[in-house]
Amino acid sequence: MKIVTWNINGVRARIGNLTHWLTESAPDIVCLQEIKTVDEQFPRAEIEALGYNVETNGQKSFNGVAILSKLPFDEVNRGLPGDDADDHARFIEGVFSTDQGALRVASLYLPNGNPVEDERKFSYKLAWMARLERWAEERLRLEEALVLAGDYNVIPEPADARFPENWLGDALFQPQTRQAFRRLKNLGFTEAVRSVTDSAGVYTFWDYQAGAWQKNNGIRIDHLLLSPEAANRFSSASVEKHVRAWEKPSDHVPVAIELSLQPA
DNA sequence: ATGGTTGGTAGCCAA
Repeated sequence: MKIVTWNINGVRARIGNLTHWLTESAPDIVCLQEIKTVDEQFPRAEIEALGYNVETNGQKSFNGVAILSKLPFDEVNRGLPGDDADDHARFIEGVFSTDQGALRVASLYLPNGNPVEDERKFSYKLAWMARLERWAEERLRLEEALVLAGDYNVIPEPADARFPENWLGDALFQPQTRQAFRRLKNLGFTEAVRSVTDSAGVYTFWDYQAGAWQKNNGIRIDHLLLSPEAANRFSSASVEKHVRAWEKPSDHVPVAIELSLQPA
């Protein structure tokens, strides 16, 4: 089973890219971030026509996440628990039936957190990461195959940036950000891409500005964390980098994993 | 090199 995460940076502006990519890549489950639309305006018909079930947690103008799946959803949960005052649409979880039992997949869009000097922005990021850690701790107790996928807005290590020195003042590379990501991983997750390569020079995002793509000035910030039950079924990972060279691309590319699971 | 580009929208805002 192929599971992919992709920050699409506006699903309505990118629907042609998305349907073309779905046909070419043939994923079973897709976690989208930054759909930048309310649920009512999500281009669901074009995606359903390709055989996908669609569940969204949208928002006007910015944020918004979705899961597309060839498997039917047994359960859907929207929003990350732990703060009723948080009105950002950054989290959706789906549960599916496989030959190995339940498969739980979450699509997350972690807050950017910049600028670091803006205490509201950066502390919101750290608070969101703390909530995510509590949620993950609870879910891991279920001992199910769990894939926690999305745009983490975290550069885990210097090797995950072409020019790490450029990111020292950035919320994506702060010591507190990196530590919170390590704490999450250390609950018992396997970080898919990192576990099968040394991942140095593997990037998932290139800024639109200053010719970052042409200069390969990229960073690796889109990640898939696997519970032990998912990691035991994990065989390969790939970054679909060629998509960044398409017309009107997202600034992120799809990151895919293969799990040896079959739909029930 | 303190720049530059994009999407959604009427906030120069968020990234």
